[in-house]
Amino acid sequence: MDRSLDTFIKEIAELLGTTLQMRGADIASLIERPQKANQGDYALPCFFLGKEQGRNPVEIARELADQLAPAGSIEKIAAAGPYLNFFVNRIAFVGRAIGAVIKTGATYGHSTVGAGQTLVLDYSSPNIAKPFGIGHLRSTVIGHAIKKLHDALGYKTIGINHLGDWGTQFGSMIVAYKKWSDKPAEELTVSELVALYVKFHAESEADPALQDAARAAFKKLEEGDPEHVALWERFKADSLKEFDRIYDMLGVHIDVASGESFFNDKMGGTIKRLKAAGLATESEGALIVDLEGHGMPPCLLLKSDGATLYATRDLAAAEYRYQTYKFDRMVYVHGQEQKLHFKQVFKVLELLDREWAHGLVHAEFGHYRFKDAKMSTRKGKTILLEEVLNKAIELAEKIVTEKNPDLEDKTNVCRAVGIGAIIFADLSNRRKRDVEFDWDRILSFEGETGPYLQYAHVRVCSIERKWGKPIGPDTNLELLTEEAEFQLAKKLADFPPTIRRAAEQYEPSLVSTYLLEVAREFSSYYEAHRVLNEAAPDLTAARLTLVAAVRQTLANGLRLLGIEPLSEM
RNA sequence: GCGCCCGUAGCUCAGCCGGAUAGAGCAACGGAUUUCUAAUCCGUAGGUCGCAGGUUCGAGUCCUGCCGGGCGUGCCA
Repeated sequence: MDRSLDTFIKEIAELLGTTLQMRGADIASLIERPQKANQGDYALPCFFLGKEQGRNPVEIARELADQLAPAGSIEKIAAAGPYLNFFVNRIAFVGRAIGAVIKTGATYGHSTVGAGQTLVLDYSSPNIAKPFGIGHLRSTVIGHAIKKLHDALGYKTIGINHLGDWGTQFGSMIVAYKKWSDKPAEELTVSELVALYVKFHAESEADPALQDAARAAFKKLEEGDPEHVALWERFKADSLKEFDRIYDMLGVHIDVASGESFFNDKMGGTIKRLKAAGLATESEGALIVDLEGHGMPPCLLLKSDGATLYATRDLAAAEYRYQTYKFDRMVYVHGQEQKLHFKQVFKVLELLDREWAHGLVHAEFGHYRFKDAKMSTRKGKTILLEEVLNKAIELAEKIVTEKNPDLEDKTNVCRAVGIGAIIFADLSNRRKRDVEFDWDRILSFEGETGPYLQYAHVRVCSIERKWGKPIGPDTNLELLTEEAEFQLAKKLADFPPTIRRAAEQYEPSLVSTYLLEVAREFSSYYEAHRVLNEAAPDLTAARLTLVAAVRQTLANGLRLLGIEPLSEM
């Protein structure tokens, strides 16, 4: 947890400093947050003192509790076994925590720790001429969230959609088209393209000659054969149109769309440099970088027919991007199956003495698993992302019609609820884990879901709408004396460190989990405490400020995840 | 074979630098709506944290081995 901003920890450290004869920062790093409310607000585990002094930590904690006098915002110091527990002045805590949210508003949780640093993100990266399946949701939404998290921390970020628009697969497409389709290329739909792709893989299993033909066709494409290039451009244009529609639905806009083909004329230079550095060697007819000394299989640069490979394109892309953006870090949001690939690419760049190679990160993620059959694009078994999104929107419509039939902005609300549900369902899983794909679960709107967060946000908006007046600046937050109000304020104060941790670890799920906790505590508070009370205007104003802080935190968090907060649903 | 990731309640998952009594949701059961949106809330029940060792004052968390699952392991991306 990030302690630098916590003024209470600072106070505790100062209190302890003289007695323990330690530096404040060292003490601060030892302070913990107890799990249970009755254990105090902060705690110092005394085991390390016991060890140092060869004494029982329980005794030490008791002694310290006797010696130390509460001061400032620290109201009570008590020993509980080997722990020294600190209780803060709740009024002070609530005031500071809520004040911080209200003061910073839409930038609550943001900071400038990343100022002056550039972060390049490579994410989404769907393959041209393949359907945009549910599998590509992960890279897209995780990458988008990681980008937003870093934006919030002051980094300059550049998102790159490294489209899979080059490689042997396009040889397959061209062969399949020529062999089985009699339609002019410009009339082909994406689903017909996919059908060709599937057919190619089915047939090529029985007839390996097809694969040779595909490789030859890609070689020709790479050499610039006009007929092949024209077909490829046709396939690509159709796919891009389809992708754009899906990105619009998701609300994701990636700064730069440069496919692998963009590096077609840049790979030669990379290979030249690798040869000059003595790294590229020939082996079994192919050009490789031998990585045996680094415990890895060789990195393949050129196939024996001279055509390029995935690694060749990533190497050229990395060099080009460094030249262009001078990034401090570049994060690849790609599946965990590519781990070795990136390890190899990073190592080769390191061997080429590219200092910046140390700033390269593979933020890998696990995949959707399917209960029954194994999904495979090649076999034509896939769940289309668009289908999932549309089902979610339909379901949202059904529920809205039932619960709030007079809603004005129904189309937009249903879209935001449905899409938000899908995005949140994905982002609530820890990045590295595989996730079970389950229609019931991904389309659930109850419990730990996107709609649950939306609902909590909507409820606050509804309270504010009903009140209808602005809250005065002289609100007396000292009236927020309920236990639940203190706990809620504590939870809100955790938002900034959560964002930092999520960005550091490239782990949006930390934000998801956190937001669920905020919404849960708020919902519980909402049931038990009425906000609007004409008979008690001061208390009403104080509670309105508290729930406004909750709304702001939820809204900021949802936006970081790429979900649009709603005021009605 | 070797390498990487994962294994926590019936199911799906949280669990921070190793710290106090391992937490949620779903499903099940029982309650709550004259009151700010019940897409909600409250309660009950549900655990040998895959197994076996080790390190430590202390292990779901670190180390070793094994078991189970996923992925990778030279001309796909």
